[in-house]
Amino acid sequence: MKMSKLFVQTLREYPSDAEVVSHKMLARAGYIRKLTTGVYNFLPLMWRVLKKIETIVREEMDASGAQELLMPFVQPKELWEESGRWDAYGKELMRLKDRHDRIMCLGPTHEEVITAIARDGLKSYKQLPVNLYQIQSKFRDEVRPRYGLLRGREFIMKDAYSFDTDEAGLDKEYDNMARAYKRIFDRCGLDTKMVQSDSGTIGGSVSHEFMVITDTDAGENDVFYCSNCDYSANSNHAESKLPAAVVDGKEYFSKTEIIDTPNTHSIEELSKFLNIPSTLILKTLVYIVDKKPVLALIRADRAVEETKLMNAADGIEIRIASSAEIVELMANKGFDAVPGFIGPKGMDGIRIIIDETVRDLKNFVVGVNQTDKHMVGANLSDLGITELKYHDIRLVEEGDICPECGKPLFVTKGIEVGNIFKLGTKYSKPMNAVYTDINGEMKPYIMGCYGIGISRTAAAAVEAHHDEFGIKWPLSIAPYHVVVVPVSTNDEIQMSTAVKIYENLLKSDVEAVLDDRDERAGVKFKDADLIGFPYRITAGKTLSEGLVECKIRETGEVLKLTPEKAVEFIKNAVANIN
RNA sequence: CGGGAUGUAGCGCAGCUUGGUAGCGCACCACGUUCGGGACGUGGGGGCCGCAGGUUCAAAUCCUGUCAUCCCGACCA
Repeated sequence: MKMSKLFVQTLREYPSDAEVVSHKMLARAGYIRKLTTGVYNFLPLMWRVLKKIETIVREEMDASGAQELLMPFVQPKELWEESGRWDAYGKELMRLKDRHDRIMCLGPTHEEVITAIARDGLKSYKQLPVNLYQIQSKFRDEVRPRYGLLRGREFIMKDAYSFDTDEAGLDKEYDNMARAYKRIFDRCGLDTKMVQSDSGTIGGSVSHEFMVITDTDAGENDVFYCSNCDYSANSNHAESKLPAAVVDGKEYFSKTEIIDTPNTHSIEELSKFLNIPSTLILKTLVYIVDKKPVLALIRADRAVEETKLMNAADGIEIRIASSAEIVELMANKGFDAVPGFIGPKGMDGIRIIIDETVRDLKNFVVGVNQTDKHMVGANLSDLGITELKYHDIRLVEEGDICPECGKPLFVTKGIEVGNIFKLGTKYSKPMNAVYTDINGEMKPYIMGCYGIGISRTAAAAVEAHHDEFGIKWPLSIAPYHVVVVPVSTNDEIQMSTAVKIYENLLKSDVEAVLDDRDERAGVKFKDADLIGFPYRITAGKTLSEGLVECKIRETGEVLKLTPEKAVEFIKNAVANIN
């Protein structure tokens, strides 16, 4: 490809609406262009990158035994009602009507469709196991799209679905996919960590995410990992053992009583007022889960992890209650209390979820729904709580103890580029997707699903591989392998040498660009760095010695080689792409 | 959903306070000089100033509404 004809326009400045590196660079270097919020045009350079990632994904999925197909982007409401997700999926599901007023949606994921395909086509245990996948655009109407391709509304995803006759088969395929994912991301030049995670709206029991670890804002997930063993988990799922703490208040309180605690609206104020550690306070948080209030009880030095709480409450939508809602709830129960003094006592009929940190609490301090008062020396029995069931709803913190080996946990940020789920019969059962087993019985499939964000992977690669001048694509996913730059297009020797190198590269199956633009050298060099060609061959002043320069983008290293050697060098590098 | 900010040429911005025929830089076109890390000169093309009302002799500018975009927050009692 000649640079003069390549459809790309680099910008002198970063677009003002871009926040993170990948968004800034992809926009400035002419890879993407925003069409509307969270929706981007993939321009030719971007499309080449995406196709390369897709190719790697295809090769590894095919090699692992999966079969590719393509499902429709538009899906009927009825299918989603069968699975129960028409109501459960929430506003992220983009719904629309056709001309006959039939209600449809844009596919955010394809469990329903694939399950419908399977129940039509997989009738016998003899046909199983099967793994089917597609690479396709998805649409999710995100609350707040941001960070360019990292959290777009329309994005490209590989989604795979496996069907087995039993759990053992699913376990095997799950491991098979985990290995394939590792290879895929390795080949894309990405270091990933496989971490335990919550299974979210997709559902199911076990799931893992593949995270690209990063220190930047672009990493939207907190990942906890053990300093010693292999344990690592998304914060929405991480577990921990607690460091030792004072949990019995008998030294502070000789009897159970309600005392005045004026203006102690926060835990900090309360613990200061009573001169006790915050570990002796029972905190009561009011959440709204699926429009109904839920009380979360937790030791006051710890925070609630909302996803865990949502799961414990069997909900699908969660948010913390507003002050006004809390006051209203109190009024409904006959209390005149403001936030800061809320407690579980007298809250009959309201669901209460108790964190495990409360299990060992004794003679503690708790709100009793009276403004400016707390109960001290209290125990759960004093609060009218009889059903003692504990859940883990707390947010793990750095310094907590690894649940598996007992060493400290650390936290880092991660970009989720892939995930794998064990779904079990979550979809096959409600959708009556069954096969006939060896005994002639009808059984639902045991399913798994496996996703990779193709466009997000490309953006994550930029986050992981760049410098102040631009992108440093891994050779395996770069839009082109090399750019050949004649410093001056008017210099016949430089130009003819460059053209010859370029043509020889093409003959050697190297994807090369010839920068034949009548621009000054600086412009061509800046563009080459910004666009991120892994190699640049420069035909310029060193030609007087019969040499060209070969610059390696990743390291900045410059080799002086004869034109023949330079072609050979690039040819070998390309031949060795894994 | 709440708060803040911004909509003027493909991109980045000025002009608005104090209404009077729309500007700058980059990019684009032409010519010339230049030519190893985003050159310079001269000339040129491109904008219903987000949209709709209103005030006014006159609105990018003032008023009202509306749409869009970006950022932050969404309450840890």
